[in-house]
Amino acid sequence: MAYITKTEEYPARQVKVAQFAKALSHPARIAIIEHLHQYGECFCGDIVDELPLAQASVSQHLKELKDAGLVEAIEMPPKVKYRVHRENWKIAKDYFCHFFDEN
Amino acid sequence: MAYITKTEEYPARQVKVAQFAKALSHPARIAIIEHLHQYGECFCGDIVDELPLAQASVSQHLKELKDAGLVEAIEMPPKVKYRVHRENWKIAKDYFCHFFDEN
DNA sequence: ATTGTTTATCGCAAATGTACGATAGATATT
DNA sequence: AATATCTATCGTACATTTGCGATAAACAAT
Repeated sequence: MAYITKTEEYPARQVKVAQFAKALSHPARIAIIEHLHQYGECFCGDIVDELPLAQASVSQHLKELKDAGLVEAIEMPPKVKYRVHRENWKIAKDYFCHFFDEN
Repeated sequence: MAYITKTEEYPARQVKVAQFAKALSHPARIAIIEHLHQYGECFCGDIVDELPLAQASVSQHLKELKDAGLVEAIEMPPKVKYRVHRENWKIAKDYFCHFFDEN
């Protein structure tokens, strides 16, 4: 209990960078982001067809990207269209550019 | 067994980006990198003093950064000096810049 | 030789991540 | 109303990560 990461003990900026990095820390999620960028937007099913994963797993990865703010979902029942969340993508980009440039 | 991530099913570049992202996916490791950049190089003990973690945990995070190639260790018994691995840092930076710029 | 200093590693516990099948919910189509 | 399609979520299994104390290893200082 006492040893779980206490994010409040780190500067908010460091926590943010780490959070974005975590969202990008799986090849499937990199692949999803790149696919979305390439095609602008696409249905969940399209991504399932692209990846070597079951539908449930893809859905889970999409949720993580969505929770991190990097992706947004547009309901088009019964389908769901996904695309990169532009503003947040810019924010993430700025965090990483700053992190790598200062360093 | 059948469900662990098969990195060979993803393009090498996507795997690389994900690996670097993983190495940067914890605030302590972001803090370590920034501290090393700020001070050029420093002893393990200096980093232990900076972070809200036990010595064993810091050592573990340093190992992960070292395994990812982002950091290198210089033995100065009984101390160990750490610094950012410049070439690999550049490589990581290029991966991320490319990833964010293309996207 | 003994002691102190520094860091890596071992062993453990708890939390989190990854993957899947099954199923539920929502809405089109028939 | 019944059926088909699509996606999210539940439950489960196993792997990995995170954290710590204890200890080992390597050397310096006494």
